[in-house]
Amino acid sequence: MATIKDIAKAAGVSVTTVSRALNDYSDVNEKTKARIKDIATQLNYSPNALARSLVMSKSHTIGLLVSELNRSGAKDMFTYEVMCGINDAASDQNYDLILFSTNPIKQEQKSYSQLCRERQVEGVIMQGIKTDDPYLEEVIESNIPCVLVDVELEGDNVGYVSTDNVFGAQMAIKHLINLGHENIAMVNGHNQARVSQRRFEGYERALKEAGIPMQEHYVVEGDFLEPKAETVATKLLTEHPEITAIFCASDLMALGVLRAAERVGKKVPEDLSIVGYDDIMLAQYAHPPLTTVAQDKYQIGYESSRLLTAMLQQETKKRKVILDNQLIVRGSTAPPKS
Amino acid sequence: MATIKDIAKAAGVSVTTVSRALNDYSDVNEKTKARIKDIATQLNYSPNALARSLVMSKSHTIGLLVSELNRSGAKDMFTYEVMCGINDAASDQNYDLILFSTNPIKQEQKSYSQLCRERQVEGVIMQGIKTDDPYLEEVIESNIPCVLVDVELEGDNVGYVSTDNVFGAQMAIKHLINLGHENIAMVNGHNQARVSQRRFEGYERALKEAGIPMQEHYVVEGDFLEPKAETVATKLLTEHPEITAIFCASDLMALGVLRAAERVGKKVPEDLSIVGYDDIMLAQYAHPPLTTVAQDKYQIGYESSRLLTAMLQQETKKRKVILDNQLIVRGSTAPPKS
DNA sequence: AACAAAATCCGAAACGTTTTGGAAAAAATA
DNA sequence: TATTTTTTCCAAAACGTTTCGGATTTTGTT
Repeated sequence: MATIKDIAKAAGVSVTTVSRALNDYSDVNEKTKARIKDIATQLNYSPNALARSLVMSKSHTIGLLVSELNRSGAKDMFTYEVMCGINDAASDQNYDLILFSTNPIKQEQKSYSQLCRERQVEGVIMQGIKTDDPYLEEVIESNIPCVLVDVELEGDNVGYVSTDNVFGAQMAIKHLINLGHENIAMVNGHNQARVSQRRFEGYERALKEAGIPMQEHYVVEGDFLEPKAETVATKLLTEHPEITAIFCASDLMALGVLRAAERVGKKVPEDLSIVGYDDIMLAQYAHPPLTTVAQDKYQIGYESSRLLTAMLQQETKKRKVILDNQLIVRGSTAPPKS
Repeated sequence: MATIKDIAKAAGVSVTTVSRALNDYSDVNEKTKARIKDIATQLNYSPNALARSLVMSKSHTIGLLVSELNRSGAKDMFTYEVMCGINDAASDQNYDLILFSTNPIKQEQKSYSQLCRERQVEGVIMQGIKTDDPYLEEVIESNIPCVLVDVELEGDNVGYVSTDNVFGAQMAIKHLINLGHENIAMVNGHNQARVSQRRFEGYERALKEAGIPMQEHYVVEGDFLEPKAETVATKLLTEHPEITAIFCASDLMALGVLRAAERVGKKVPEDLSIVGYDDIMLAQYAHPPLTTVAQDKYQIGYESSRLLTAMLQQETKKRKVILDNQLIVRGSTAPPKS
């Protein structure tokens, strides 16, 4: 509860001097500086960040806006791991994180910029936001620096970090081709998702590069759902028994495909190779463990924070960061039976 | 950027009146009140929470202190789900959450109370803190209200919420006994963990109630680690082939035991029943899916927030909340072969 | 010793709000 | 009409800090 005034009184100097002493300004005598610091620790002083922020109009706080921070996000660890990365990078840069969680009801009550200005955040990181979220429009209009996670949107004050989904899909397909597969199908998410479009792009490109003609009917949509994927994959495998490999736009769907294979009596990986995407926890515990494309979620978060703080300090013109991802080969892929 | 002053100027009244109008005080004319509010929305005004907190010395902020918020926590969803609950309850009560993540290095630099006072948090929720954490001592001394998650510590300003580990273990054992098991072993965590002590207590008690004598050598420690559990369980099962059921203090260890069973050639659940604890995501995807004791992590978080806000508003003398947990019966338990 | 330069300090304003203790105006009562 | 009550407003202080501009003291130079 000791304030700068108390210290000033105890030291017999002005508050100005105390402030400047504690902040290591050069225009205060080393002796008195030491004395003041002594007294400060004696009085167990700690500065009031509110007061400081108020006068400096810098809160050193960044808002972490997570849409629908809730249990449903628990299926994979995406949100959590990204948060860890954000948190680490932010605290490295001495920024504090304040958690905004929104949902449709709250969004009606309070606009994005209101939210930000009230708490005087210097910048925002948005996560889990859908492309049609009303807040997204405000972000571009607003003059508060913002970094989006996995939403491709650029502007003067807004950047994003994402992974290279085209490249990731390409790696997956190349892996299958290298194993000797030629009849490679894809269970995609749905066309509204940017990642689906990108991953399909990679699928297409890898086939083309290998000189394998793409079969339209080899590509089906599983809506990112496990049961839906099982259904469509079953159909796919019965109608096109020549298929020896399936690339899935998510691990969850890959698990569904795994079950589909079981249903149509195909052994994985002997009769059918499966590649997933995401590397969720379950992937390594599946039977057989899933070959998959992993994105470093922690790093996504970390880089988001870094990008934002760089923007805040105006030390970069960069507005987007695309991270690599990595193919993790496990037991669900093998050469096709010749 | 509009302040209360701007509104005052535009409305031709004093800042006092504006403040009182916006806060719906009764001593301002309804007409002028309406006019002021109009102008406020026109100027796109939003109050500066910093300034308000400063003068009211109420920040309406609670600190969420998560020890080692990092990827390793990703194995189960505990931390994340608890956070979701905390967040929901806090925002229900109009408290904002500010994220403190600590690690040993940071703790040396800044004491617990410094951390709190700097940011002027009204209260703190601590999660993932170990019983020997240096911050824990400060918590009791400090006068800042604090709620611990899963750490049994009570005081004037400190409470905790946890689940009934004794009861949970009891349920698990009773379930096994009801199935007809008598030779029931336990793979515990380690004795430094409070939950281990409690769960052992439940194990002991349930056996006693059923009149089954406890065998000392049936209880081994797996340190909460999957490989360690596998090792000790393998030894256990070979030395005591009469064992028909194993209760594990965590799902992760149960997975290890599952592998141990495979190694010694016992089929689960025909030859060996296994019960885990936690209900992590993997539990339902294991082969066979694990019977386990689930704790409602979300609710733990939610109740933590509730307890803290109640303490802050001094509307309760309660300092601890013990939540129920639930036995989830899946495929890893069955009657023993007679 | 006289002056300039450097070192050290401080008063006061500012940040945006709330709140206290009235004052002025309007309405009610005598 | 004179007095009291109610309504409506406001000036100023306060919260804890930083910073601007200048004042005072010390040191250095000649």
